[in-house]
Amino acid sequence: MARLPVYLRALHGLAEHGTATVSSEELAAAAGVNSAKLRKDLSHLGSYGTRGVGYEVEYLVYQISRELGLTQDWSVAIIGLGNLGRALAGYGGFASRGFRMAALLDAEPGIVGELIAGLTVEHIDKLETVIKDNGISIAVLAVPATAAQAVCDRVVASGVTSILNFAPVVLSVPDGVEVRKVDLSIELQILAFHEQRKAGGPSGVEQEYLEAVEGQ
Amino acid sequence: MARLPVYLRALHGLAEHGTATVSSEELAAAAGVNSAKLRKDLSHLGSYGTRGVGYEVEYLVYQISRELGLTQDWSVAIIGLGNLGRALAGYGGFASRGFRMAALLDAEPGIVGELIAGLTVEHIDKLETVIKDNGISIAVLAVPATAAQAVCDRVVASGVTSILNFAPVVLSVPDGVEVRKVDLSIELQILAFHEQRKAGGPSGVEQEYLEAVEGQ
DNA sequence: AAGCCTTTGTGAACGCACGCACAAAGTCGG
DNA sequence: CCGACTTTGTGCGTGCGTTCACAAAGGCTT
Repeated sequence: MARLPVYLRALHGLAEHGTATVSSEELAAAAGVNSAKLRKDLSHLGSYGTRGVGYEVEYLVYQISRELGLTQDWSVAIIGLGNLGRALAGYGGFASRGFRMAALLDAEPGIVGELIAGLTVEHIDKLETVIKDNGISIAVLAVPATAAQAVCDRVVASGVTSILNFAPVVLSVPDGVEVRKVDLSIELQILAFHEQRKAGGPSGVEQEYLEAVEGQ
Repeated sequence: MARLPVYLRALHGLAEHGTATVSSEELAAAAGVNSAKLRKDLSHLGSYGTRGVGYEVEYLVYQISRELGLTQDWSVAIIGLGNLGRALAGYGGFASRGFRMAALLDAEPGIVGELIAGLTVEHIDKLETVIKDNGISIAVLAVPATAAQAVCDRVVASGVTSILNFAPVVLSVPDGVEVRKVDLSIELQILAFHEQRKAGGPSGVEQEYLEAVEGQ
Protein backbone atom coordinates (compact mmCIF):
# COMPACT_ATOMS: atom_id res chain seq x y z
CA MET A 1 0.00 0.00 0.00
CA ALA A 2 3.00 2.24 0.47
CA ARG A 3 3.31 1.58 -3.26
CA LEU A 4 0.30 3.63 -4.35
CA PRO A 5 2.35 6.87 -4.39
CA VAL A 6 4.90 5.14 -6.59
CA TYR A 7 2.23 4.09 -9.04
CA LEU A 8 0.85 7.59 -8.94
CA ARG A 9 4.16 9.11 -9.88
CA ALA A 10 4.65 6.64 -12.71
CA LEU A 11 1.18 7.48 -13.97
CA HIS A 12 1.92 11.20 -13.86
CA GLY A 13 4.98 10.55 -15.96
CA LEU A 14 2.92 8.61 -18.49
CA ALA A 15 0.25 11.31 -18.58
CA GLU A 16 2.82 13.99 -19.35
CA HIS A 17 4.09 11.77 -22.12
CA GLY A 18 0.64 11.74 -23.63
CA THR A 19 -0.14 8.11 -22.92
CA ALA A 20 -3.87 7.57 -22.54
CA THR A 21 -3.98 3.93 -21.59
CA VAL A 22 -1.51 1.58 -19.97
CA SER A 23 -1.29 -2.15 -19.28
CA SER A 24 -0.41 -3.56 -15.89
CA GLU A 25 2.79 -4.92 -17.39
CA GLU A 26 3.98 -1.50 -18.58
CA LEU A 27 2.99 0.31 -15.43
CA ALA A 28 4.60 -2.34 -13.27
CA ALA A 29 7.86 -1.92 -15.17
CA ALA A 30 7.73 1.85 -14.77
CA ALA A 31 7.11 1.52 -11.05
CA GLY A 32 9.64 -1.26 -10.62
CA VAL A 33 7.32 -3.96 -9.29
CA ASN A 34 5.78 -7.26 -10.33
CA SER A 35 2.76 -6.94 -12.63
CA ALA A 36 0.61 -9.34 -10.63
CA LYS A 37 1.29 -7.38 -7.47
CA LEU A 38 0.30 -4.19 -9.21
CA ARG A 39 -2.95 -5.67 -10.48
CA LYS A 40 -3.80 -6.96 -7.04
CA ASP A 41 -3.07 -3.58 -5.51
CA LEU A 42 -5.26 -1.81 -8.02
CA SER A 43 -8.05 -4.36 -7.76
CA HIS A 44 -8.37 -3.48 -4.07
CA LEU A 45 -9.40 0.01 -5.12
CA GLY A 46 -12.11 -1.40 -7.35
CA SER A 47 -12.24 -2.62 -10.92
CA TYR A 48 -10.85 0.29 -12.82
CA GLY A 49 -9.23 -1.66 -15.63
CA THR A 50 -10.60 -2.90 -18.93
CA ARG A 51 -9.75 -6.47 -19.87
CA GLY A 52 -7.95 -6.72 -23.13
CA VAL A 53 -6.94 -3.06 -23.01
CA GLY A 54 -5.49 -1.96 -19.69
CA TYR A 55 -6.06 1.03 -17.45
CA GLU A 56 -7.02 4.52 -18.47
CA VAL A 57 -4.22 6.68 -17.13
CA GLU A 58 -6.21 9.76 -16.21
CA TYR A 59 -8.98 7.85 -14.49
CA LEU A 60 -6.51 5.77 -12.51
CA VAL A 61 -4.65 8.89 -11.41
CA TYR A 62 -7.88 10.27 -10.03
CA GLN A 63 -8.81 7.07 -8.25
CA ILE A 64 -5.43 6.67 -6.58
CA SER A 65 -5.33 10.34 -5.64
CA ARG A 66 -8.72 10.02 -4.05
CA GLU A 67 -7.70 6.89 -2.19
CA LEU A 68 -4.62 8.60 -0.84
CA GLY A 69 -6.61 11.62 0.21
CA LEU A 70 -4.79 13.91 -2.22
CA THR A 71 -7.98 15.34 -3.66
CA GLN A 72 -8.23 17.46 -0.56
CA ASP A 73 -5.46 19.84 0.43
CA TRP A 74 -3.36 19.19 3.49
CA SER A 75 -1.73 21.91 5.51
CA VAL A 76 1.81 21.10 6.54
CA ALA A 77 4.16 22.82 8.97
CA ILE A 78 7.92 22.48 8.73
CA ILE A 79 9.69 22.82 12.05
CA GLY A 80 13.41 23.44 11.95
CA LEU A 81 14.72 25.50 9.05
CA GLY A 82 18.29 24.30 8.87
CA ASN A 83 19.64 23.05 5.58
CA LEU A 84 17.25 20.14 5.51
CA GLY A 85 14.21 22.19 6.45
CA ARG A 86 14.99 24.65 3.69
CA ALA A 87 15.36 21.87 1.17
CA LEU A 88 11.96 20.53 2.17
CA ALA A 89 10.35 23.97 2.07
CA GLY A 90 11.58 24.46 -1.47
CA TYR A 91 10.74 20.99 -2.70
CA GLY A 92 8.23 21.34 -5.50
CA GLY A 93 6.98 17.77 -5.22
CA PHE A 94 4.83 18.67 -2.25
CA ALA A 95 2.72 21.48 -3.60
CA SER A 96 1.96 19.54 -6.77
CA ARG A 97 0.54 16.67 -4.72
CA GLY A 98 -1.96 18.57 -2.66
CA PHE A 99 0.29 19.58 0.19
CA ARG A 100 0.26 23.21 1.23
CA MET A 101 3.22 24.51 3.16
CA ALA A 102 1.29 26.50 5.75
CA ALA A 103 3.93 27.45 8.31
CA LEU A 104 7.66 27.43 8.99
CA LEU A 105 8.90 27.43 12.57
CA ASP A 106 12.34 27.66 14.13
CA ALA A 107 13.91 28.51 17.47
CA GLU A 108 17.01 30.28 16.15
CA PRO A 109 16.69 34.10 16.38
CA GLY A 110 18.82 34.49 13.25
CA ILE A 111 16.40 32.38 11.25
CA VAL A 112 13.09 33.64 12.61
CA GLY A 113 11.72 36.34 10.34
CA GLU A 114 13.59 35.06 7.30
CA LEU A 115 11.59 34.60 4.11
CA ILE A 116 11.86 31.05 2.76
CA ALA A 117 9.86 29.75 -0.18
CA GLY A 118 7.44 32.66 0.18
CA LEU A 119 6.79 32.11 3.87
CA THR A 120 8.09 34.00 6.87
CA VAL A 121 9.72 31.80 9.51
CA GLU A 122 7.93 32.21 12.82
CA HIS A 123 9.29 31.62 16.29
CA ILE A 124 8.61 28.23 17.77
CA ASP A 125 7.05 29.88 20.79
CA LYS A 126 4.01 30.48 18.62
CA LEU A 127 3.81 26.82 17.68
CA GLU A 128 0.48 26.10 19.32
CA THR A 129 -1.20 29.19 17.89
CA VAL A 130 0.16 28.70 14.39
CA ILE A 131 -0.89 25.08 14.21
CA LYS A 132 -4.41 25.74 15.41
CA ASP A 133 -4.95 28.86 13.32
CA ASN A 134 -3.87 27.15 10.12
CA GLY A 135 -5.62 23.87 10.76
CA ILE A 136 -2.37 21.98 10.42
CA SER A 137 -2.61 18.23 10.85
CA ILE A 138 0.77 17.19 9.47
CA ALA A 139 4.12 18.34 10.89
CA VAL A 140 7.56 17.80 9.41
CA LEU A 141 10.31 17.68 12.02
CA ALA A 142 13.72 18.74 10.76
CA VAL A 143 15.11 19.68 14.15
CA PRO A 144 18.18 18.40 16.03
CA ALA A 145 17.80 15.00 17.66
CA THR A 146 17.95 16.50 21.13
CA ALA A 147 14.94 18.74 20.50
CA ALA A 148 12.84 16.26 18.56
CA GLN A 149 10.86 14.62 21.35
CA ALA A 150 10.03 17.93 23.03
CA VAL A 151 8.84 19.48 19.78
CA CYS A 152 6.95 16.30 18.97
CA ASP A 153 5.09 16.48 22.29
CA ARG A 154 4.12 20.07 21.63
CA VAL A 155 2.80 19.52 18.12
CA VAL A 156 0.84 16.48 19.27
CA ALA A 157 -0.66 18.50 22.11
CA SER A 158 -1.66 21.11 19.54
CA GLY A 159 -3.65 18.60 17.56
CA VAL A 160 -1.22 17.30 14.94
CA THR A 161 -1.88 13.63 14.20
CA SER A 162 0.75 12.88 11.55
CA ILE A 163 4.48 13.49 11.86
CA LEU A 164 7.27 13.09 9.36
CA ASN A 165 10.43 12.81 11.44
CA PHE A 166 13.91 13.45 10.07
CA ALA A 167 15.63 13.47 13.45
CA PRO A 168 17.58 10.30 14.25
CA VAL A 169 15.50 9.31 17.27
CA VAL A 170 12.54 7.03 17.87
CA LEU A 171 9.69 9.32 18.84
CA SER A 172 7.13 8.14 21.34
CA VAL A 173 3.61 9.36 20.65
CA PRO A 174 0.14 8.54 21.96
CA ASP A 175 -2.13 6.16 20.10
CA GLY A 176 -3.79 7.70 17.09
CA VAL A 177 -0.73 9.68 16.06
CA GLU A 178 1.15 8.43 13.02
CA VAL A 179 4.92 8.85 12.77
CA ARG A 180 7.05 8.13 9.74
CA LYS A 181 10.79 8.33 10.04
CA VAL A 182 13.33 9.16 7.37
CA ASP A 183 16.93 8.58 8.26
CA LEU A 184 19.39 9.53 5.58
CA SER A 185 22.44 7.97 7.18
CA ILE A 186 20.74 4.58 7.46
CA GLU A 187 20.37 4.45 3.70
CA LEU A 188 24.07 5.10 3.25
CA GLN A 189 24.93 2.42 5.77
CA ILE A 190 22.87 -0.12 3.89
CA LEU A 191 24.72 0.80 0.71
CA ALA A 192 28.03 0.42 2.51
CA PHE A 193 26.98 -3.03 3.61
CA HIS A 194 26.37 -4.17 0.06
CA GLU A 195 29.49 -2.38 -1.10
CA GLN A 196 31.60 -4.24 1.41
CA ARG A 197 30.07 -7.47 0.31
CA LYS A 198 30.99 -6.80 -3.30
CA ALA A 199 34.54 -5.84 -2.36
CA GLY A 200 35.70 -9.34 -1.49
CA GLY A 201 33.16 -9.82 1.23
CA PRO A 202 33.50 -11.15 4.74
CA SER A 203 33.93 -14.79 5.67
CA GLY A 204 33.08 -17.28 8.40
CA VAL A 205 29.97 -16.71 10.42
CA GLU A 206 29.37 -13.50 8.56
CA GLN A 207 29.06 -15.46 5.37
CA GLU A 208 26.23 -17.48 6.87
CA TYR A 209 24.54 -14.26 7.86
CA LEU A 210 24.89 -12.91 4.36
CA GLU A 211 23.34 -16.01 2.92
CA ALA A 212 20.47 -15.69 5.37
CA VAL A 213 19.66 -12.15 4.34
CA GLU A 214 20.46 -12.60 0.67
CA GLY A 215 18.51 -10.26 -1.54
CA GLN A 216 17.66 -7.87 1.23
CA MET B 1 18.87 -6.53 8.28
CA ALA B 2 18.10 -2.96 7.32
CA ARG B 3 17.66 -2.74 11.07
CA LEU B 4 21.33 -3.03 11.95
CA PRO B 5 21.93 0.71 11.45
CA VAL B 6 19.02 1.41 13.78
CA TYR B 7 20.52 -0.79 16.46
CA LEU B 8 23.84 0.87 15.91
CA ARG B 9 22.40 4.29 16.47
CA ALA B 10 20.61 3.19 19.63
CA LEU B 11 23.86 1.69 20.89
CA HIS B 12 25.74 4.90 20.20
CA GLY B 13 23.15 6.72 22.26
CA LEU B 14 23.60 4.28 25.12
CA ALA B 15 27.38 4.51 24.91
CA GLU B 16 27.27 8.29 25.19
CA HIS B 17 25.04 7.85 28.21
CA GLY B 18 27.74 5.78 29.84
CA THR B 19 25.87 2.48 29.71
CA ALA B 20 28.29 -0.43 29.55
CA THR B 21 25.90 -3.32 29.16
CA VAL B 22 22.39 -3.64 27.77
CA SER B 23 19.74 -6.34 27.62
CA SER B 24 17.92 -7.27 24.44
CA GLU B 25 14.74 -5.95 26.01
CA GLU B 26 16.16 -2.48 26.64
CA LEU B 27 17.89 -2.21 23.28
CA ALA B 28 14.78 -3.40 21.48
CA ALA B 29 12.74 -0.69 23.18
CA ALA B 30 15.29 1.96 22.23
CA ALA B 31 15.27 0.80 18.63
CA GLY B 32 11.52 0.36 18.49
CA VAL B 33 11.41 -3.35 17.67
CA ASN B 34 10.48 -6.64 19.27
CA SER B 35 13.12 -8.09 21.60
CA ALA B 36 12.99 -11.54 20.08
CA LYS B 37 13.55 -10.09 16.64
CA LEU B 38 16.51 -8.13 17.91
CA ARG B 39 18.07 -11.19 19.51
CA LYS B 40 17.59 -13.18 16.34
CA ASP B 41 19.18 -10.45 14.28
CA LEU B 42 22.18 -10.24 16.59
CA SER B 43 22.55 -13.98 16.81
CA HIS B 44 23.11 -14.05 13.06
CA LEU B 45 26.25 -12.03 13.61
CA GLY B 46 27.50 -14.55 16.14
CA SER B 47 27.05 -15.06 19.84
CA TYR B 48 28.08 -11.73 21.25
CA GLY B 49 25.76 -11.70 24.27
CA THR B 50 26.19 -13.10 27.75
CA ARG B 51 23.26 -15.02 29.13
CA GLY B 52 21.99 -13.60 32.37
CA VAL B 53 23.67 -10.27 31.68
CA GLY B 54 23.05 -8.92 28.19
CA TYR B 55 25.29 -7.40 25.54
CA GLU B 56 28.38 -5.31 26.09
CA VAL B 57 27.61 -2.05 24.35
CA GLU B 58 31.07 -1.21 23.06
CA TYR B 59 31.76 -4.69 21.75
CA LEU B 60 28.41 -4.85 20.00
CA VAL B 61 28.98 -1.47 18.39
CA TYR B 62 32.22 -2.76 16.95
CA GLN B 63 30.70 -6.00 15.69
CA ILE B 64 27.78 -4.28 13.97
CA SER B 65 30.06 -1.62 12.50
CA ARG B 66 32.30 -4.31 11.11
CA GLU B 67 29.36 -6.20 9.66
CA LEU B 68 28.07 -3.08 7.97
CA GLY B 69 31.50 -2.28 6.61
CA LEU B 70 31.79 0.92 8.62
CA THR B 71 35.20 0.07 10.02
CA GLN B 72 36.61 1.10 6.70
CA ASP B 73 36.04 4.56 5.31
CA TRP B 74 33.87 5.06 2.28
CA SER B 75 34.32 7.93 -0.11
CA VAL B 76 31.08 9.53 -1.19
CA ALA B 77 30.31 12.05 -3.92
CA ILE B 78 27.28 14.30 -3.81
CA ILE B 79 26.00 15.31 -7.20
CA GLY B 80 23.63 18.23 -7.36
CA LEU B 81 24.14 20.98 -4.80
CA GLY B 82 20.68 22.45 -4.63
CA ASN B 83 19.00 22.82 -1.27
CA LEU B 84 18.89 19.10 -0.73
CA GLY B 85 22.48 18.50 -1.79
CA ARG B 86 23.65 21.20 0.61
CA ALA B 87 21.66 19.68 3.44
CA LEU B 88 23.29 16.33 2.77
CA ALA B 89 26.77 17.82 2.50
CA GLY B 90 26.35 19.44 5.87
CA TYR B 91 24.75 16.48 7.57
CA GLY B 92 27.00 15.43 10.46
CA GLY B 93 25.58 11.93 10.68
CA PHE B 94 27.63 10.81 7.70
CA ALA B 95 31.16 11.66 8.76
CA SER B 96 30.63 10.12 12.18
CA ARG B 97 29.70 6.82 10.60
CA GLY B 98 32.73 6.32 8.42
CA PHE B 99 31.55 8.19 5.36
CA ARG B 100 33.89 10.74 3.87
CA MET B 101 32.43 13.42 1.64
CA ALA B 102 35.05 13.30 -1.07
CA ALA B 103 33.56 15.43 -3.82
CA LEU B 104 30.72 17.78 -4.68
CA LEU B 105 29.60 18.15 -8.27
CA ASP B 106 27.09 20.38 -10.01
CA ALA B 107 26.31 21.64 -13.50
CA GLU B 108 25.22 25.16 -12.56
CA PRO B 109 27.94 27.75 -13.23
CA GLY B 110 26.76 29.81 -10.28
CA ILE B 111 27.29 26.91 -7.91
CA VAL B 112 30.53 25.51 -9.29
CA GLY B 113 33.44 26.89 -7.31
CA GLU B 114 31.36 27.55 -4.23
CA LEU B 115 32.72 26.29 -0.90
CA ILE B 116 30.25 23.99 0.87
CA ALA B 117 31.05 22.07 4.04
CA GLY B 118 34.75 22.59 3.42
CA LEU B 119 34.70 21.32 -0.14
CA THR B 120 34.82 23.20 -3.42
CA VAL B 121 32.01 22.32 -5.82
CA GLU B 122 33.46 21.03 -9.07
CA HIS B 123 31.89 21.06 -12.50
CA ILE B 124 30.09 17.92 -13.51
CA ASP B 125 32.22 17.74 -16.65
CA LYS B 126 35.00 16.46 -14.43
CA LEU B 127 32.78 13.72 -13.03
CA GLU B 128 34.74 10.80 -14.42
CA THR B 129 38.10 12.17 -13.32
CA VAL B 130 36.93 13.13 -9.84
CA ILE B 131 35.35 9.77 -9.16
CA LYS B 132 38.36 7.81 -10.28
CA ASP B 133 40.94 10.02 -8.58
CA ASN B 134 39.14 9.85 -5.25
CA GLY B 135 38.27 6.18 -5.40
CA ILE B 136 34.61 6.96 -4.95
CA SER B 137 32.30 3.96 -4.89
CA ILE B 138 29.15 5.59 -3.55
CA ALA B 139 27.32 8.45 -5.26
CA VAL B 140 24.45 10.51 -3.88
CA LEU B 141 22.17 11.90 -6.58
CA ALA B 142 20.36 15.09 -5.61
CA VAL B 143 19.78 16.27 -9.15
CA PRO B 144 16.54 17.10 -10.99
CA ALA B 145 14.51 14.13 -12.17
CA THR B 146 15.22 14.91 -15.80
CA ALA B 147 18.99 14.68 -15.32
CA ALA B 148 19.02 11.69 -12.99
CA GLN B 149 19.30 8.83 -15.47
CA ALA B 150 22.02 10.53 -17.51
CA VAL B 151 24.09 11.31 -14.43
CA CYS B 152 23.46 7.82 -13.15
CA ASP B 153 24.82 6.30 -16.36
CA ARG B 154 27.96 8.41 -16.11
CA VAL B 155 28.74 7.56 -12.50
CA VAL B 156 28.15 3.89 -13.17
CA ALA B 157 30.48 4.05 -16.17
CA SER B 158 33.07 5.65 -13.90
CA GLY B 159 33.01 2.72 -11.53
CA VAL B 160 30.45 3.68 -8.89
CA THR B 161 28.58 0.61 -7.67
CA SER B 162 26.23 2.11 -5.07
CA ILE B 163 23.81 4.97 -5.62
CA LEU B 164 21.57 6.82 -3.22
CA ASN B 165 18.91 8.42 -5.39
CA PHE B 166 16.79 11.36 -4.27
CA ALA B 167 15.36 12.09 -7.71
CA PRO B 168 11.78 10.90 -8.20
CA VAL B 169 12.54 8.41 -10.95
CA VAL B 170 13.24 4.70 -11.11
CA LEU B 171 16.83 4.43 -12.26
CA SER B 172 17.86 1.57 -14.47
CA VAL B 173 21.32 0.24 -13.76
CA PRO B 174 23.34 -2.80 -14.81
CA ASP B 175 23.57 -5.85 -12.56
CA GLY B 176 25.97 -5.42 -9.69
CA VAL B 177 25.03 -1.81 -9.06
CA GLU B 178 22.93 -1.13 -5.98
CA VAL B 179 20.39 1.69 -5.96
CA ARG B 180 18.45 2.92 -2.95
CA LYS B 181 15.77 5.49 -3.45
CA VAL B 182 14.54 8.11 -1.02
CA ASP B 183 11.39 9.92 -2.01
CA LEU B 184 10.28 12.59 0.41
CA SER B 185 6.90 13.20 -1.13
CA ILE B 186 5.95 9.54 -0.89
CA GLU B 187 6.30 9.67 2.87
CA LEU B 188 3.96 12.64 3.04
CA GLN B 189 1.44 10.90 0.83
CA ILE B 190 1.41 7.90 3.12
CA LEU B 191 0.76 10.20 6.06
CA ALA B 192 -2.06 11.86 4.16
CA PHE B 193 -3.60 8.47 3.54
CA HIS B 194 -3.72 7.68 7.24
CA GLU B 195 -4.83 11.20 8.00
CA GLN B 196 -7.77 10.91 5.64
CA ARG B 197 -8.70 7.65 7.24
CA LYS B 198 -8.78 9.23 10.68
CA ALA B 199 -10.86 12.16 9.43
CA GLY B 200 -14.07 10.24 8.97
CA GLY B 201 -12.62 7.89 6.41
CA PRO B 202 -13.90 6.72 3.05
CA SER B 203 -16.69 4.22 2.59
CA GLY B 204 -17.83 1.48 0.25
CA VAL B 205 -15.19 -0.45 -1.63
CA GLU B 206 -12.55 1.76 -0.15
CA GLN B 207 -13.52 0.55 3.27
CA GLU B 208 -12.80 -3.01 2.23
CA TYR B 209 -9.44 -1.92 0.94
CA LEU B 210 -8.66 -0.20 4.20
CA GLU B 211 -9.51 -3.30 6.13
CA ALA B 212 -7.25 -5.29 3.85
CA VAL B 213 -4.25 -3.08 4.48
CA GLU B 214 -5.02 -2.43 8.13
CA GLY B 215 -1.93 -1.72 10.16
CA GLN B 216 0.18 -0.80 7.21
C1' DA C 1 -21.87 -11.76 -35.68
C1' DA C 2 -18.52 -14.88 -34.22
C1' DG C 3 -14.19 -16.29 -32.85
C1' DC C 4 -9.52 -14.98 -31.58
C1' DC C 5 -6.44 -12.42 -28.93
C1' DT C 6 -5.11 -9.54 -25.29
C1' DT C 7 -5.28 -8.23 -20.57
C1' DT C 8 -7.53 -8.05 -16.20
C1' DG C 9 -8.81 -9.99 -11.74
C1' DT C 10 -8.10 -13.66 -8.47
C1' DG C 11 -7.62 -18.52 -6.38
C1' DA C 12 -4.09 -21.07 -4.52
C1' DA C 13 0.64 -22.29 -3.26
C1' DC C 14 4.84 -20.82 -1.83
C1' DG C 15 8.08 -18.57 1.10
C1' DC C 16 9.52 -15.45 4.46
C1' DA C 17 9.49 -12.87 8.57
C1' DC C 18 7.58 -12.13 12.91
C1' DG C 19 6.78 -13.35 17.63
C1' DC C 20 5.83 -16.61 21.20
C1' DA C 21 7.64 -19.51 24.39
C1' DC C 22 11.07 -22.43 26.23
C1' DA C 23 15.45 -24.64 27.04
C1' DA C 24 20.36 -23.76 27.59
C1' DA C 25 23.70 -21.04 29.83
C1' DG C 26 25.85 -18.05 32.77
C1' DT C 27 25.89 -14.99 36.82
C1' DC C 28 25.12 -13.63 41.48
C1' DG C 29 23.80 -14.35 46.28
C1' DG C 30 23.95 -17.28 50.16
C1' DC D 1 29.98 -24.70 46.19
C1' DC D 2 25.21 -24.83 45.09
C1' DG D 3 20.81 -23.13 43.88
C1' DA D 4 17.89 -19.62 42.08
C1' DC D 5 17.32 -15.99 38.93
C1' DT D 6 18.15 -13.54 34.76
C1' DT D 7 18.83 -13.27 29.94
C1' DT D 8 20.31 -15.19 25.64
C1' DG D 9 19.64 -18.08 21.63
C1' DT D 10 16.32 -20.64 18.89
C1' DG D 11 12.66 -24.20 17.37
C1' DC D 12 8.13 -23.81 15.93
C1' DG D 13 3.64 -22.15 14.69
C1' DT D 14 1.20 -18.44 12.56
C1' DG D 15 0.00 -14.87 9.49
C1' DC D 16 1.00 -11.89 5.72
C1' DG D 17 2.78 -10.61 1.32
C1' DT D 18 4.32 -12.12 -3.08
C1' DT D 19 4.02 -14.71 -7.16
C1' DC D 20 2.37 -18.08 -10.43
C1' DA D 21 -1.01 -19.47 -13.30
C1' DC D 22 -5.53 -19.53 -15.13
C1' DA D 23 -10.27 -18.45 -15.99
C1' DA D 24 -13.40 -14.64 -17.03
C1' DA D 25 -14.10 -10.64 -19.82
C1' DG D 26 -13.83 -7.26 -23.14
C1' DG D 27 -12.24 -5.50 -27.69
C1' DC D 28 -10.89 -6.16 -32.49
C1' DT D 29 -10.69 -8.32 -36.81
C1' DT D 30 -12.71 -10.66 -40.45
